[in-house]
Order: sequence, then C-alpha cells, then structure tokens
Amino acid sequence: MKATRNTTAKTAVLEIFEKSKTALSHSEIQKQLNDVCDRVTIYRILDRLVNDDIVHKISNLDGTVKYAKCNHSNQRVHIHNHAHFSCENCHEITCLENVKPSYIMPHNYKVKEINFTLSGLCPNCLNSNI
Amino acid sequence: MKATRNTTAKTAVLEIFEKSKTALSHSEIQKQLNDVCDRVTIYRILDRLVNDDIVHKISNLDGTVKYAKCNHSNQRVHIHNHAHFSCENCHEITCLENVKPSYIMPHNYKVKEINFTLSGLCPNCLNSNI
DNA sequence: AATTTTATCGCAACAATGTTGCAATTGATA
DNA sequence: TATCAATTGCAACATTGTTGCGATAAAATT
Ligand SMILES: [Zn+2]
Ligand SMILES: [Zn+2]
Ligand SMILES: [Zn+2]
Ligand SMILES: [Zn+2]
Repeated sequence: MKATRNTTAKTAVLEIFEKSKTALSHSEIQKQLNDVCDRVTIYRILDRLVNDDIVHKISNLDGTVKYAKCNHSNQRVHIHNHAHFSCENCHEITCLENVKPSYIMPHNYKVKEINFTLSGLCPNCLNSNI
Repeated sequence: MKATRNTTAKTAVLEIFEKSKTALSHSEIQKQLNDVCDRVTIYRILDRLVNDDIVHKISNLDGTVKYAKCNHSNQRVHIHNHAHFSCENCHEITCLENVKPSYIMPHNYKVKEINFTLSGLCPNCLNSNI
C-alpha cells in the first residue's frame, strides 16, 4: 500500500476529531477548519483516514453521513461492529462502543461490514423533556 | 392526520414496489416510471408512503438511500427492526425480515428506530465466485 | 542542504440528489 | 356536479460528492 503523508490539513482534521465527542459530517468539519483547505481536500482526507482505519464512516437513516475516530485501531481484525446512536432532536451521533448486536444470518451470505444505527432521544435531550 | 389520495403516480410507484424483490432507489423508480410524473413528485410520493408506513427507508453505508415495501403493516407497533443486506458487488439491497438483532442499550436512551444493514456478498454473487 | 519523487492540494467544472414556492390540476366527498 | 384541499409540474435552488490536471509540498535520497 502507498505511504500516507502527514499534511497540515490532515493534522488539522485529526485534531478536530480528537476534540469532538460526537461523530462529524463533512460540512461540520469544514466549518471548524476555517478555510485551512479546500472542500475537496476534506473529502480526500476523509477517504484516506477511512482507508487507513483511523476513522470510520457512519450513514444515518436520514441520509446524512458522518465520521468518527476509531478507538480500536490496534485490533487485528478491524471491524466496526458497535452501534451508533443518532438523536432525532439534537442530531448528534455518538459511538456506543459497548453496544454490539448479535444476530443469526442465513448461510450463503458473506458479511463483511455491518452498520447498526439506533435513533431516538439521547440522554441530554431526554432529560430536557422535549 | 391528513387524508392521503390515490393518484395515478402513487399507484404506479406502488406497482413497481410490488413487482420488485429488492429495495429501490429514487433513480431506479424514476427509470421504471417512464415519465409518468416529475422527479419531484417521486420524492413526495416516497415521503408519503414512508409516513403512511407502507414503505420503509433504508440508508446504506455507501450513502445511497433505498426504499422497500413493508410486509408487516398490520402490526400494532410498526417498527422496522429487521436487517437489510447490501451486496457490494451487484448493489442490490434486500430485506431480511427474519434477521433481527438483539442488543443491550444503556438506560437513559430512548430508542425509536433502528437501522441494521449488513454488507458483503449476496448468495448470487457469492456463487458467481467474484 | 539541495535534489528528486510523488502524494497531496487547489481550482474549476461537473454530476447526483434532494428541497422549496407557487400556480395549475385532480381525487374525494358532499 | 360543485367544492375543497391534496397533489402535481415546473423552475429555481441547495447540498453533497466526484473528476482532471497543473501546482505544491512532504519525505526519502543524494
Ligand atoms: Zn439529543
Ligand atoms: Zn463508531
Ligand atoms: Zn450481489
Ligand atoms: Zn426492510
């Protein structure tokens, strides 16, 4: 595989992920970046980070796509089988690293990736009594 | 709630769902409709069908969004907790009505919807030995 | 430290997908 | 058949993601 370079834009993106407790969309990252780089560059950085297993992609029921840092890059088999929670009120998406679905598949399917997203109200919004 | 009307466009869309064994994207529906109605109308019909619990929306890891007919519209509590399989080769998405994930949530989350999508190779493509 | 290599970037142009406002149409009901 | 509101078409727009290519800059080599 090709060597990946540590550019200023990539470093800036990683810092944003580091600071964030929730998953981020392309446009949220763009806002926080304050023109550090072009829109297109962000797409390419995200692609690279996903490829390098540094970040994982989360696609939500409403069609939005977000990204979050992986907290398990050390595992031998790198698979994102944890759940994600998407709050319908504040629209924040968080990784639930400890929630992993169990299920029984019919044979003759080969499963490579899973996407398990729950939506509803997060603890914050639930307390605010919407 | 407002009354929903049976228009020719809506009927045509429903017939397409009836004939299809897999989930359909907006553009796939548009192709099959052969200019029965405008692009925008299809979006609005899909919105209505989802609202009326006749069709459910499936969002895939690659960012595509598809729709499939519900086979359980009679249930009291209408929830789509079955899995979907998305083939990375033929890009078909099918409902696996019998595959339902079990999981343990932390309390203080209120879960209203779940989206459980598996991807990999479907039986067809697995046999074709890609 | 200068040179070389090539991954990355910026820009412009494009494609796909989804949304909104409003006047015209049409399904349902009386 | 007349009425009324749900639905439609159209045009215009917004957002999201992609591609090609010459310019730039990271990092390996000299
Ligand atoms: Zn919330
Ligand atoms: Zn996650
Ligand atoms: Zn397949
Ligand atoms: Zn389904």
